Amino acid sequence: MTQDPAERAKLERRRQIMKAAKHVFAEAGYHGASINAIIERAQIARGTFYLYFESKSAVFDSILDQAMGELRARIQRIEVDDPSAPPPQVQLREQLVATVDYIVEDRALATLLMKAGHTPDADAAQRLGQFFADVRALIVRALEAGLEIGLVRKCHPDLVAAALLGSVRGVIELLVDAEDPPPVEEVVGELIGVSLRGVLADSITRPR
Amino acid sequence: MTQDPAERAKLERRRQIMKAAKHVFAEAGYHGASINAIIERAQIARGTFYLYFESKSAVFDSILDQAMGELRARIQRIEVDDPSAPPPQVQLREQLVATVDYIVEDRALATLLMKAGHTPDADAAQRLGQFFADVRALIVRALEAGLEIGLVRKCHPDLVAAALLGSVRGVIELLVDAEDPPPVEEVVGELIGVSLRGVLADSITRPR
Amino acid sequence: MTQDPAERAKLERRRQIMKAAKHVFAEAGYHGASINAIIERAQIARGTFYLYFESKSAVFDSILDQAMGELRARIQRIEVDDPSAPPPQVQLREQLVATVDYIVEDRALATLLMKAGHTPDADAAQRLGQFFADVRALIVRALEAGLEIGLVRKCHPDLVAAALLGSVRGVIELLVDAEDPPPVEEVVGELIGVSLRGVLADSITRPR
Amino acid sequence: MTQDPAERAKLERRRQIMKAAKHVFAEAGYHGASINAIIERAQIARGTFYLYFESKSAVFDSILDQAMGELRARIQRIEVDDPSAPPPQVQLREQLVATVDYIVEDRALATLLMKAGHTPDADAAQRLGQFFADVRALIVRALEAGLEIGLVRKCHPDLVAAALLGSVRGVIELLVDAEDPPPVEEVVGELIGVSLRGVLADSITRPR
DNA sequence: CATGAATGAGTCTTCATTCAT
DNA sequence: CATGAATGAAGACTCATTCAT
Repeated sequence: MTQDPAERAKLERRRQIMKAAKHVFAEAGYHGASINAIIERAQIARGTFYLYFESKSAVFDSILDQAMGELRARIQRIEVDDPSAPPPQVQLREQLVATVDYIVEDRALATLLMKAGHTPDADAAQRLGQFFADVRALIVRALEAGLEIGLVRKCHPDLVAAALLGSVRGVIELLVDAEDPPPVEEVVGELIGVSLRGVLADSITRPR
Repeated sequence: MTQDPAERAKLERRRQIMKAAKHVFAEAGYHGASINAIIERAQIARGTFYLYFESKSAVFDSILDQAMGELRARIQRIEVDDPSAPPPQVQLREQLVATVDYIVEDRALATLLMKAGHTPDADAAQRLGQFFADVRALIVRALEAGLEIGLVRKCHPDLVAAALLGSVRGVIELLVDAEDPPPVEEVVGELIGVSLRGVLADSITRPR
Repeated sequence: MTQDPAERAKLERRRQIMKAAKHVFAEAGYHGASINAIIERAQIARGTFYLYFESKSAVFDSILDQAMGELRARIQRIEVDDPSAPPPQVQLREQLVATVDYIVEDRALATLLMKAGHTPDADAAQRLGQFFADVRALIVRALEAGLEIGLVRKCHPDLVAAALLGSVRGVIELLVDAEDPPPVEEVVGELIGVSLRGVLADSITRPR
Repeated sequence: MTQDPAERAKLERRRQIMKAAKHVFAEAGYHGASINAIIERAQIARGTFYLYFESKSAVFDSILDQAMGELRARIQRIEVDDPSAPPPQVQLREQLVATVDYIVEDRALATLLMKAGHTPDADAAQRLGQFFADVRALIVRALEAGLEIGLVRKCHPDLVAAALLGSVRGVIELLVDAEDPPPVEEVVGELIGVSLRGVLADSITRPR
C-alpha cells in the first residue's frame, strides 16, 4: 500500500503545491491567484509547477476534489430505521459538528469553498455547484424520509433543503470572517436549534 | 420631472451599457467579462463605453450600487410597536416577497449578487459585504427586540441571523438556477415557515 | 485691409485657441497636450477646435510659425558696410535684446521653442530645425564677413556659429526656468561680453 | 570578476534591449517609441522585454542613467592648485575631448540627450534636467574659483555658465546632425578658443 | 527531475478625429 | 457656425504556459 520513497516524495511535493495554492486562492481569488504567487509560496520553480499540475485550473480542481472527498466522508445518510444506530438527532449533530469543524479548521479552504462560486474555470465552478447540489439532495431525501414517518412537518422539501443548506453556509461564512469565532459546538447547537424547530412536525417539537 | 432630451438619451445609454454589462458579468464573472464582450452586447464602440464609465470596475460598482439601493428600499426595520402598522409577520412577509421578487425577476442581477463574493474589484466586494452585513445587523436587531418581549426564544442572535440570511440566500440561489421556479409567494411561505418556527419562542408557536 | 466683423471674430477665435494651446503645449509637451486640455482652456467645444485647425499638429505648427516669424523679424543681417547704420556692436546688441525680450516675455512660448526639439510632429520639428539652421547661417555669414575685414579672428565659422547660437539658447533656457530672472539688458550684456571676446580678433579686443 | 554564464547572459540581454531601445528612442522620441518597435528591433518577444524592464520609462531611465554615469566620469573638477596636475587648460581640453568624444561616438545616445528635453516621463525629464544643472553648477564653481584668483574676468557666473554649457550643446547638436563631422580635436579646439577668450581676464589673454 | 528564461495572446484604456444635430 | 456624442486605431502591460538546459 505504501510506495517507494521516490513516489512518496512526489506526493509530498504535490501536497506542498496544493497547500500553497490553497492559500493563494483563498487570499486572492481564482483569477487574482497568479502562478507566480503560488510557486513563490511553494518555494519551487515555475517549471516544477507544471510538472505536477497540468494547469492553474488543475490545482484548483484538485484542491476542491480533495475537500469534497473529506466533506463527503463526514456527511452521510442519517439512519432512521436502524435501532442500533444513535438517535437521528445525535447523528445529525455529530455529522454537522464534524463537517463544520473540518471547514472551520482550515480557514483557507473555507474561504475557497464559500467564495469560489464564480470562477472562470467553468469546470471547477460546476464541480463546486455539483457538490452543493449533492448535499442538498441528501437533505431533500432526509426530509422526505422524515415526512413519511411524520417526523417532519408538511413542506416543500427542495425549498426547505436549500434554506437549511444556506443557513449552514451563512453561519460558516460568519465564522470564517469572525475574529474569534465561538466554539463549533455552540454554533452547531444554534444551527440545529433553528433547523430542527423549523422543520420538525409540531407534534414533535411540542409533544402532547 | 424629466430632463431635456439630450440628458434623457445619455441616461438611456448608461442604462443600456449597464444592462449589457450585467449580463456579461453574470455569465462570465467579473474577470471573465471583457470590455469587448460588453461593448459587443451593448452594440457600441469601445470609446463610447469609456464615455459613460471610467473603467470596468466602475460599471460593476454602478450595477451593484443600483441593485443594493433597490434592495435596501425593500428591506426595512420591522415596526413592532406602532399599532397602526401591519402585524410583524405581515410586514416580514411583504418585505421578503418584495425582495425575492425583485431579485428573481432579474436573473442576471441575482447571479451577480449571489456569486460576486470574491471579485478582484476590492471596492465592490467590500461594498457587497457591507450590504450583507447591514442586512444581518437588521436581523440581529429584530431578534434582539423579539427576545426582549419574549417573542423570540433564547438564542445567540448573531449566529441565528447569519443562519436566517443564509437560508434566504440559499433559497434564492435555488430559484436562480431552477428551470421553472415555484411562485415567489410559495417560496416566501416556506422561508417564513422555517425561519419563524426556528426562531420564535415555543410559547408563541404552540400557545396553550 | 480690415475684414468684416465676422472675419475678425474668426481670427479672434483662432488666436484664442492658439493661446490656449500654447500654454497647454508648454506645460505638458506635445504629446501630453490633449485636445481635451486645449478646448477646456479655450472654453470651446470639441468640434469647434477642428473648425479652426485641421489637427493637433496644425495648431502646433501655427504657433511655431507665428513665433518664428516674430523672431525672424527681430534677427537680421548686421550691416557692416552701410555708414548710415549704427555700429555693428550696437546692431547686434539691439537685435539680441529684442529677441531675448520677445522670448522671455512669453514664457510659454519660450518653453515651447526650447524644448520642442523632438516632437512626433515631424513637420514642426523640421521647421524648427530649419529656423535654427537659418539663424546659424546668418551668424556664419556674419562671421565670414568679419573674417574678411579682419574683425573676427581666424576660426571655423560653422562651429563657432553653432557655439554662439547654443550659448544664446543656453542662457534663454536659464531665464525660462529661473524664478526671478535678471533684467534682459544685463543678460544680453553678458552674452555679448562672452561672444565678442570669444570671436573678435585679438587686435580688436586689445588694440595696442 | 566575471559572474556565472547565466548572469552574463542576462546582462547581455539587458544591454541588447537597451541598445535597441536607445535607437528607437532616438529615432522616434520617447512617445513615438512603441514597445513594439523596441522588441522588433531587439528581436525579442513582448514578454521578454518586461522580464528585463518594468516599463517603457524604466528602459529610458536606465539608458539615461548609464549615459549620465559615463559622462560624470569624464567631467570632473578641474584642479588648479595641485602643482602635480596638468595645467588647467590641458585638464579642460582633456575632459572636453573625452566628453564630446563619448557623445559623438554614440549618435543615438547623443540624439537622446540633446532632444529628450520634454518627455512625459517626468522622472527622466527631471533627471536629465538635473544632470545639466549639475554640470552647470560645476562650471559656475570653476568660474568663481577663477574669479577669485583673477584668472576669470568679472562676470555673472550663472549666466556665463549657462552660455558655455549652451555652446557645448550647440556644437554637439551640430555634430550629431552633420554628415561628416570634423574631428573632435578640432571641434574642442574651437570650443575652447571661444570659451576661454570669452571668459578669461584680459590680463591673461593679452598679458603685459 | 528541476529550472527559469522566453513566449505571445489577450486586456484595459486613451485620445485624435468625425459627423449628425 | 457650434456642439459634443460616438468612434476605433493604437498602445502599454500581464500572465499562463512551454522548452532548452
